[in-house]
Amino acid sequence: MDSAGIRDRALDAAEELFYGRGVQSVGMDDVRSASGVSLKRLYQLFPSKEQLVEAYLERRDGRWRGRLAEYVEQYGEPRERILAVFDWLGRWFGEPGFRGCAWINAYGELGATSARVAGQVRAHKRAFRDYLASLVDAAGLPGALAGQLFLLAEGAMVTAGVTRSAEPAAEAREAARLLLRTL
Amino acid sequence: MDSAGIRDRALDAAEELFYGRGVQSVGMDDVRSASGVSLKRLYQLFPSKEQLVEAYLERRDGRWRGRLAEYVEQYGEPRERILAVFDWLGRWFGEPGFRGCAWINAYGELGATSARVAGQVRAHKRAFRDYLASLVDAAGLPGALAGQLFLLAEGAMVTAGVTRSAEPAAEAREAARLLLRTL
DNA sequence: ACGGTAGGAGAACGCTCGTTCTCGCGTCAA
DNA sequence: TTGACGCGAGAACGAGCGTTCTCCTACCGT
Repeated sequence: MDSAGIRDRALDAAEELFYGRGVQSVGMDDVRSASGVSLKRLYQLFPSKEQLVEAYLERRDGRWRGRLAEYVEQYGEPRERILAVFDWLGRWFGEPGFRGCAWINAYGELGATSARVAGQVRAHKRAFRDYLASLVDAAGLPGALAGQLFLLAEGAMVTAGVTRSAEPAAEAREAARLLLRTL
Repeated sequence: MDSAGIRDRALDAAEELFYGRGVQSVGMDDVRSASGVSLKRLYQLFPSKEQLVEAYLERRDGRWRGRLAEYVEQYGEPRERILAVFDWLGRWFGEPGFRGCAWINAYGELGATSARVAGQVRAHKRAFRDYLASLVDAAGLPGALAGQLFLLAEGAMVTAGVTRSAEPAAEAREAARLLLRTL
């Protein structure tokens, strides 16, 4: 098994555990058991748990935004693309094992103690907001709308996570539709 | 010093520490140092750390919703009262030491491991949503609006916490104003 | 075949922290 | 006065866990 494949296996296990149970309640030993990657290898690839956490968030960030963009690409009409963001959120919320936004959760857990994790959360949220701003701009709509859509999406993520329901996506979509309609 | 006063002192210290640094990174010893209440007393009043955490969240819930309602009471016109919620959020976000929503943070930290904390978070959010629904209802507006305003408020809390800025409150207020205007 | 190296399993180490225990002191009723 | 009691200070205990170390096995080039 090559080093990249082992790294993937470790990150796969870390992601499932960290996302599902929180970072602090998962030990390096749990990651070893779940991944089959020995502690020695784990520490060769990630010299500390915090670096494993950072790698987990970074890889998930790329995948999350990639999946969102891929879904939105299906739509051609600029306003439809904006609403598609909320449709995609609804699909995500309905996936088995959904437990809220990984970055919001990580911020609650580690934001006060790990400046690097806090920075990654801010970077992820800024990237998501910028993406919304690009959709708004492409539709020729005023820039202020992006911030409002962003707040709706964040509120939907938090609420879906806490209540374990996909419905906030539909509520946010409807609010977004009303905001679009006035423009 | 009577038992109730000691309990208050303990909760005051616990609240400041738990809210400011997160629950897991604060030890019972830290609470003792900050409050001046001995460990023996602490464990008499709260037989376990989890119960101290629950008491912290419960007392904060009452105060938080009380302060919000008190602020909103100042306004007579039903639609103004709805917008006043977002004004109050902006004031809260600007307070020194603001570190986001205590319940969202607690959910990220403990939601996966403590069913009781998760339940308290859900109860707090439900109560806040119900309060918004009562304002919407009093204004004779459709019930669906309450969910949309709730998402805006939640998104603003999360974003203000992560970015350490009070601005999301103004953005959410503007979105709320636009949603109200169409009705 | 064989010395050297990489790697796995898991023990070991050291620290943190929730919780309990010990000890000594002051208080108060009889 | 005295003895039981409450309490604070802080040591002690035990578990969990991040990190490192030991030991053993398997494979490599020569």
